[in-house]
Amino acid sequence: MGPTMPPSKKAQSPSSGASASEGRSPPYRGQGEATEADAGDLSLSLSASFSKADDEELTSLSWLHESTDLLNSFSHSGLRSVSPLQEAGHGQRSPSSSPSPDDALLGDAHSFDLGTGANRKPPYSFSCLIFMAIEDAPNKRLPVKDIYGWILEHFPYFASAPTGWKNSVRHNLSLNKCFKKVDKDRSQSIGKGSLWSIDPEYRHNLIQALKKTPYHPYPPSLATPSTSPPTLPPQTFHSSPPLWSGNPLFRKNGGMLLQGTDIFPRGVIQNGARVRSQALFPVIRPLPISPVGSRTSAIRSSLGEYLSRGQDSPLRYSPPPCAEDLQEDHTYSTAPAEPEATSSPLSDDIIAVEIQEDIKQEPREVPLDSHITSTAHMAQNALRGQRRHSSTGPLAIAAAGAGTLAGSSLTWTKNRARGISDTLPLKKRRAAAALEKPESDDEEMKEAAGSLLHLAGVRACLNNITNRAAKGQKEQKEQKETLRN
DNA sequence: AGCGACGTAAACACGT
DNA sequence: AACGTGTTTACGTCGC
Repeated sequence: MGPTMPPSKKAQSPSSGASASEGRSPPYRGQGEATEADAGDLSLSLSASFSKADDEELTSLSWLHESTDLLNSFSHSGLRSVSPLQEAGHGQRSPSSSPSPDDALLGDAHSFDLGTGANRKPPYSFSCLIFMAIEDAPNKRLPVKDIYGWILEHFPYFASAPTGWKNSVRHNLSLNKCFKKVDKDRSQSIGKGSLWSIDPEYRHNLIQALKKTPYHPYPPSLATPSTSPPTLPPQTFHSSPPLWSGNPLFRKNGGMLLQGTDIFPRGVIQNGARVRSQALFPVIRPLPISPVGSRTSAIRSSLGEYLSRGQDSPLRYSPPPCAEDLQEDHTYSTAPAEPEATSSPLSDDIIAVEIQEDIKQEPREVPLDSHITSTAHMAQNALRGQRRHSSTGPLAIAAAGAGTLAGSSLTWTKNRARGISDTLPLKKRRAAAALEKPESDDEEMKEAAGSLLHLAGVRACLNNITNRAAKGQKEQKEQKETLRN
C-alpha cells in the first residue's frame, strides 16, 4: 500500500489541461509520401517480405483512415451511438466524471451534448486513439502534444474532461509496447519530449484492437476469425464491405463504405493492398478479385489456365477453408494449408515464394493485441493478485519471476522487450535506448515497397503469361480462319 | 473467483 | 522555478 501523498509537486496542475490545444497544426493528413519507398532492392527478399500479415495490415490501414472520418462523424455528430463499451461505462470511473449507471439509461441528457456529441466519451481505448492519431500524422509520428491535439480535435469530449486523460495518454505511450519513441537526433528538435510512432512489429495488435471496437468498417464476420460456415457472396468485395446499420459511417454514407480519403482518393475500398497499389502505383492494376484467396486464386487460375493449355482442368486446388479465408480474402498468400498447389512448374515457383512468405512471416504475427499491449498491466495484475492473496498461481509466479528479473520493477514489459538492460539506472537506460536501436524508419516504406513490388512482379508475370497466351490463342484463331478461307 | 484489459491517480526524474 | 514529458507503481472497474 502506498502511504504516499506527500504534498510534493503535483504533475498535473489543474490549469495545465486547458492548454493542450494551443498552437497545433490541424492537418495531420495527407500521407502521400508513402510513395517514396525505397525500391532499390528489387530482389525476392524484398518481395518475399510481403505476407499475409502485411496484406492484412494494408487492408486494415485502408479503413483506418476511413475510421478517422468515421470517428469524425462520431465525435461531431449527434448520433446516439454508444458502444457497449461505453454503455457499460467500461474503465471510466474517474471520481469527478463518472456518471451514474443511470446516465446511460437516461440518454445522458444531462451530461452529454446531444447536439454535437462533444461530451460523449469516445468508444476507443487510449491505445486506439493514440494509434489513430499517429497514423493520421503525415510522418506517422507525433509528439505527445500533437497527440493531445489530435484527440481533442476529434473528440471534443476531452476538452472538458478532467485533465487526467493526458496522463493516461502518456501512461499508454510509455507502457504500451506498440508505441515507440523516435530518436530525437533523426527528427528535428521539437522542443520538449520526442516523437512517438507505432512500432511496426506491433501494429497488427493495434489494428486488432481497433477491429474489436464496434466502430470500424469491417463487418463483424471479418473483424474476428470466423468459425461460421463459408458464406461468401461473390460480389461482396466488388462493392463495399458491408457495414452494419448501427455504424455511423454506414449511415453517414447511406449504407456505403466511402472512399475519398487522402491516400485513396478514388476507388472503392475493397481491398487494402489493391487500393493502395492503385494509389501508389497507378500503373499496377488490381488483379481480378475472387472471393476466396483472391489473388492467389487468380494467379493460380491464370497460370494454370495458360500454362497448361490443352489440359482440361489443370487446377486441382479446392477452395481453401473459408473460415480463414474470410480474413484472407485480401491476402496475397494462400493459407499455408494448401499443399496441393498446382502442377505447373512456373506457378509452383511463384506459389512457393508465397508459401515461404507465409512461413517466414508466421512468427511475426504477434498473437493478439491484448497480450502485447497490456503486458505491463497483466504483470501488474498478476503481481497484485499475488499481493492480495499471496497466491502461487502460475501467472503470479511468472510475474514474480519477471519482477525478480527486472529487479523488483516491471520494466521488463517494455524496456525488456526492447533489450534494454534493466540493471542500468534509468538515465543510462534511456541513453542506451537512444543509442541501441538502429533506426527503422524506412522499414515501413520498404515493406510497402516490397509488397507493391511483389504485386508488380506477380502482375507483370501474369501479364506476360496472359499476353503470350492471348497471343497464342489469337494466332491459332487466325490460322484456323485462314485455313477455313 | 481469477484473470486480463483498461482507466486513472500519483510520484518522481528529467529536460526545456 | 515552472512546466511539460516520460516512466513507473498502485489501484479500481468491468467483462469473460
